[in-house]
Amino acid sequence: MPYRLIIADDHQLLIDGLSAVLNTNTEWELLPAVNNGRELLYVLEREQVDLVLLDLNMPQLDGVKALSIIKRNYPKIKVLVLTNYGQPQLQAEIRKAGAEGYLLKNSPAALLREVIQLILEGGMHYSEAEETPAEENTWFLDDFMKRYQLTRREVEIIKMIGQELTSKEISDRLYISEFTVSTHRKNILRKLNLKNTAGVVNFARENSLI
Amino acid sequence: MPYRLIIADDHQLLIDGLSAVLNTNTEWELLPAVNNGRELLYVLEREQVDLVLLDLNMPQLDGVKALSIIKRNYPKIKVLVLTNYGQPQLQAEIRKAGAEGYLLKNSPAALLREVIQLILEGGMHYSEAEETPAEENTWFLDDFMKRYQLTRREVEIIKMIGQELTSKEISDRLYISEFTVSTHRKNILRKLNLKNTAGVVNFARENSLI
DNA sequence: CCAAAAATACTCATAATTAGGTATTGGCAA
DNA sequence: TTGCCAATACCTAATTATGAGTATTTTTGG
Repeated sequence: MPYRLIIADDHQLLIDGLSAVLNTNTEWELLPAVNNGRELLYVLEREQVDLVLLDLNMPQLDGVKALSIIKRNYPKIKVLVLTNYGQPQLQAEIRKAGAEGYLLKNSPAALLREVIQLILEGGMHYSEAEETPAEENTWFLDDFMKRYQLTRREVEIIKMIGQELTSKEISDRLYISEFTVSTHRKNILRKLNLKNTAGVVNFARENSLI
Repeated sequence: MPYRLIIADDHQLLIDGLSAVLNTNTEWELLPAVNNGRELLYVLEREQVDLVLLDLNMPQLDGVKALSIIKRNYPKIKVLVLTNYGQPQLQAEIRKAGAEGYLLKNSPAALLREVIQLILEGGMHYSEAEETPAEENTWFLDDFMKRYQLTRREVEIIKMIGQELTSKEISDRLYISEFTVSTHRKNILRKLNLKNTAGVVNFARENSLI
């Protein structure tokens, strides 16, 4: 009996693509895809599923939350998280929530298939990226940091503020004190000559940090 | 001789997917995909290309800028823009920049194929505006407000939050009480399902309110 | 290795935002 | 004209962010 897979992603084109890529194999069977977390939970209640390919950036019920619920209610179902950015702190969260794997969306199809096979056989896989976000990007980031006299940590926190996290949430993800986040925020506002959170978000977007 | 297509998108999985979906047809040929605007321009200089499938949200050189450059330097190359959100004002920009088509990423594969065929034969296709009758609302803001159930005042305040004003400053400018601004902010967060100021700023920018 | 920079953590104080309410007014449409 | 909605205003309470400091540890570069 083939393994039963389901894709949860809000981009239909990605779904069609994944389906095409994954249908080359007879060892697994694809259930009709769902477009958000709610739909996914609805299907999981009614169907027997072995592996969920889970997009993190979904409407309705976001990926991390959906993941926690799945792992709590259906511990046997394996989950492979697909995401856009390599966010190490998010990765820690995903790991903690119990996903069997984590893969960036900009991975080749062959790797995806390998990882799925690995997970179905009981393995785990966490994409190691992020350390090296491509040379050009590193260069860009260095230049950018120099221009604004920002440190790596500060840039990281600017991104997280832009992603609507509170200081508490940031401190939890980075495993540092809320006081420390507060210090970083102060330094960010001073260095960039901004006066509040809205300014930081605008800065983050204007500089393509999010 | 088949038409020559190229995909420009930073998500490898989407590329693999699109490739699989598009390879069902012999009337066109897919060039190796590129992951950002720079790479795309590099390829266009060296290869003969008929149609570009262009993602709007790319690193390095964003979609709209890449589009302008393509249309200026290679007016014969047709461009179909693929994007995440239906942003009517962005659509106007894309149209102005000369793209032959505009399609949301959450479109079925069949539609994508039809649209590509149409464009290659000299047609145009814009995802949303074409379908909505002109009598409805030519005023963007009305449509926008209806979509999110926002009032005029709320939109006004969203803009001001995006412009980094505090509630106090907003109340001063609008000659209303700070309490009133606070009420509006509450309603905004509730209606848009956001949790803080950063979310409002992101919303404002994603919807080109600032 | 050593100095500088970065990251960490804390106190005290104030400002701003968020989360629950409730309530009144004016305008517009059925 | 009557009922709904938008806009206004207020209250209490909790949470989050900002401002101005100080200080220690860790990391990094020369």
